[in-house]
Amino acid sequence: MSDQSILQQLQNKGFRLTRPRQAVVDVLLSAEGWLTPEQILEKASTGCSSLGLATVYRTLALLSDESFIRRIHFEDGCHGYARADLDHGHHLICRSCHQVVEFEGFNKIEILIQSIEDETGYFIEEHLLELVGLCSRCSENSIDIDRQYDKRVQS
Amino acid sequence: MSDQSILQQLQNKGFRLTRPRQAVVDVLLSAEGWLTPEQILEKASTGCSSLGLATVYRTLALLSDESFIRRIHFEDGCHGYARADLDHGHHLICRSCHQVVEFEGFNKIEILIQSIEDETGYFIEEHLLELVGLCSRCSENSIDIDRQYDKRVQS
DNA sequence: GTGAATGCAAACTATTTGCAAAGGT
DNA sequence: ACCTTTGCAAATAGTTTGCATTCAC
Repeated sequence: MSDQSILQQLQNKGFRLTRPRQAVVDVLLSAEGWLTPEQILEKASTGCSSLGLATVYRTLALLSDESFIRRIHFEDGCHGYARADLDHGHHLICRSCHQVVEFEGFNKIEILIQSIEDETGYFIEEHLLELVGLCSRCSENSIDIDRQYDKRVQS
Repeated sequence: MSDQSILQQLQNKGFRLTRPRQAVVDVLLSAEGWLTPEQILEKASTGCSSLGLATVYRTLALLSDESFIRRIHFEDGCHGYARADLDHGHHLICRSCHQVVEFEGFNKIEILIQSIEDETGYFIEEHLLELVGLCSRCSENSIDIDRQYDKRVQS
């Protein structure tokens, strides 16, 4: 999904096409992986120097509501945002370089969920599956070269 | 795992057996589902009237480090805690009554992860799988009778 | 021109920390 | 007695909100 397409779709829904929104969308689409709101602010400031953090949050909420991006949850409660290219919500996240892959295997998960419903009698409404590890490049190279990219160290 | 057993194990590791810890462990073990730190404070105050929220958080961190309880993540960023009876981390959570089931299906997930590793070249270090829905009782009864139990409404 | 969106600062929520006092061993 | 743990209050981090101004339509 292109930059233009997202902005266009927003406009069609009656949202205004503003510079802050363009800048945020642009940053998220050109990123290879996930970014924190702070990182998005920093990068998007290039395209919109007056940009404030509140607007970043408001734009993220809008994009997320409209399913153009997805929020990523981490064990320590921290959050990131990445674009949602595929229409399901499973992330494979590289701890080292922040690359995010939305992986295939959807069907397998649907089957798994079906069998859990059968076993337990639950009616399952949502599922959240996130996998964190190292992508092949980072696990080949001596792993933690890019460790400064880790969110805890970045701050 | 009993109340005594957890407290005993903590003591064996050199942690002191205090009234606040007893109260928190007691509340978590007698709960059927997950609780927020605030709820834990409220309930545990019965057994330890001087209890403060900071101590609840410190005790939760301890119990969680020692794997006696597990933190539960929600889409909106809110957190709950529930006991970890089984030694894997998959939760099936009822939106209505807060019941938490740690479900079987471990092997299937391991197999799924293995196949994702093969497909993508990732080395997967952690996985987070949470399912939210309605338990059989809540989906039979007219569903949202207990909606006031929802965390957003509780506050 | 009109209402939506922005930017700032202040508010708010969840959580953590410093420190003196209390309590377990 | 010693050192861990506690409780309070203050600090912090992440996020949201009020409001006057700006901007897209």
